[in-house]
Amino acid sequence: MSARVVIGLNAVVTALEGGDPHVLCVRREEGWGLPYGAFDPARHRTFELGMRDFVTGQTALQLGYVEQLYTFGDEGREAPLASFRGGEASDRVVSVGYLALSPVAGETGRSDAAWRGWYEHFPWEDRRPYARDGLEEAILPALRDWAGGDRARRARLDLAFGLTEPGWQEERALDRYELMYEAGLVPEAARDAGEAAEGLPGTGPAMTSDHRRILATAIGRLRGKLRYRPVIFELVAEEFTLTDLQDAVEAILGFCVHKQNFRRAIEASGLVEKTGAVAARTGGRPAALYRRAPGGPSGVGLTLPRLRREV
Amino acid sequence: MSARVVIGLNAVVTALEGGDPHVLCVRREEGWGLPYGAFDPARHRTFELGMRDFVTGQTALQLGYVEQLYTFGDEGREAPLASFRGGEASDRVVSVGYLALSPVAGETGRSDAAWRGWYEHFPWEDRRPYARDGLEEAILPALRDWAGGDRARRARLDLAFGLTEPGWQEERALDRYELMYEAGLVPEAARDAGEAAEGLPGTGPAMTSDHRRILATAIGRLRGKLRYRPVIFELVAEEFTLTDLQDAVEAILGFCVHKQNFRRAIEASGLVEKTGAVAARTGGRPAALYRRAPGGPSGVGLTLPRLRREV
DNA sequence: ACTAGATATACTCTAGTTGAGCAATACCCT
DNA sequence: AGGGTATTGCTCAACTAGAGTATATCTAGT
Repeated sequence: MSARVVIGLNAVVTALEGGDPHVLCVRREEGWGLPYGAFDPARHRTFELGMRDFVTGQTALQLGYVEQLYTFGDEGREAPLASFRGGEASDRVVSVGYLALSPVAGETGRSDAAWRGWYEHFPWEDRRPYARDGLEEAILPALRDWAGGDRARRARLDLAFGLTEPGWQEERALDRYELMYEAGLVPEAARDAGEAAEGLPGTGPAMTSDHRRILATAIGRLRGKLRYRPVIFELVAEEFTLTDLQDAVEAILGFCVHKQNFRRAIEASGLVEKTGAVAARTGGRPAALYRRAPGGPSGVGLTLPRLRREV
Repeated sequence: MSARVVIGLNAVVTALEGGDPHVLCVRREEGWGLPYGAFDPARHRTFELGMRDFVTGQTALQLGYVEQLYTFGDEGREAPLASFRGGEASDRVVSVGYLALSPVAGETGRSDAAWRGWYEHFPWEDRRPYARDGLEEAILPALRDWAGGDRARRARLDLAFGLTEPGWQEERALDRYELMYEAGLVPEAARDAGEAAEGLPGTGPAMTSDHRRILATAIGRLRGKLRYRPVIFELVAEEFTLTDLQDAVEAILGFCVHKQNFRRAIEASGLVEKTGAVAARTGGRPAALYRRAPGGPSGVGLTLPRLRREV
């Protein structure tokens, strides 16, 4: 009989909190990881139902928008999970990653669960001016070192980090992480090689197993999706000001957009309508409150007016 | 002990032949289906390796570009496959779909395998003027019937088939297929309900299991990818004329693009370079031959100059 | 009450992109 | 030589996206 296969479900549950995207994490001996549940075909008709079930079972959260990310089946990735629920050492653990969005980073209801900021684990993905990552100072030099005279490596580096033509593409988060992994900069690289886990400063703390890879996949996917699906509304409250919306977008994208043009695009898109009320805010002219337009287009994303010159 | 899980691998192997995209299919009692192989964790380190292995094992083809599509785990979908390799009736068959591209629709080396045109199974996806699908005449009226006064259904219909604002979006092939399935128009709908399998004329022949859904996923994914990754070169010969390239693009997209603007975009993209030679062609001015530019950008797709007015 | 500071909102300007079409060119065939 | 056919070069207008300027409306502080 062939080796058994166990299906694991990993959820990247994301919500905004304090102007930054956060992800629901669980504390294990080896460090922070994504919530994980084994898929039981006897109990669940679909992966998605199984995933919702184990997340709401383990935390007090209700999931809204959910989407499948990728299925990870590489040998070797299961080792850190072998101790889990019914998995035996000889089993192959295949994991189906899901992205789930929630408008609030609510109470998790577990002492070993917590919301962790995306950019704690991916400092280099936050290009907003106030966030100072060590990209230019530490990471890029190390990557250039690693690439050396190798043409292929150089091309991948240029593409992933936007050093040449199309520039920085926010959705290439996975490319960037994998490059850093290959170059041995992130602590996971040493850890998986069985060495003492020491990463380059500024590359963020490791997560268990390949969970940081899954999170990078989620970040890239969500960023890409913003452009052609109105997913951003899954992450904000019912009523919001255009600045709220812009802050949410910028938090996800990791860079700033042009304020006036952003508003112009949003208002022209037909995605939102004014509630009539205004926000009670501190300082400044009060902003009009908006909500999602009921009959608005669902097949349209946001135009994201990039800033070319640095602010 | 919980029910066992078997991982199946499904490959959508696509190549262009005679100006139309084709997919490698295998003949079974129930009809045409995608090549399928069980994943054996003892033998293969990754899904992709397993997939390459079973395809080259079952046919004489070498796969080039490969990408994971989606993992299908719904209960019920395995029934038609229960007879397969080691699968027992009580097992849950989960299938990981892959898309693979090949520049030539070569000999399959199997008598029960054949290349089938995408648009034989998806007539409505070919909007090129010479292809006459029954979309307007038969499918849309039936869908409108099905939607009736239901707002949500109506909105999905408008979006999927581009009846309102953003218009026809070629990458929504899966949305369209699923809508037609729900509306009971495709033969699979009746078949899966246990009734005699009769589909609306013009909805194409069924494929085994949910393989037409997997194919629709592949079509949508590939169409979307054209815009931001130079995948089209995986489908044409080493040397090609710009018209060859355009024909390939139009075949995948299922609609025509503006010739002069297409050339302008391609030439400006830096993706190709002239070989210096010209094509020996029938009739007309001979076209310059191009090849992919070696140092060209890899993170860039094609601008696809849509035709607004019908030709 | 008035002012400074802060934010929201309304417009304008400009360069680049995109959809569209015209016209010239280069080959084959009869 | 001339018709047929396809390639190639070029122009134009409409639209889009990035950027900047100006004005409106609030709070907080004096």
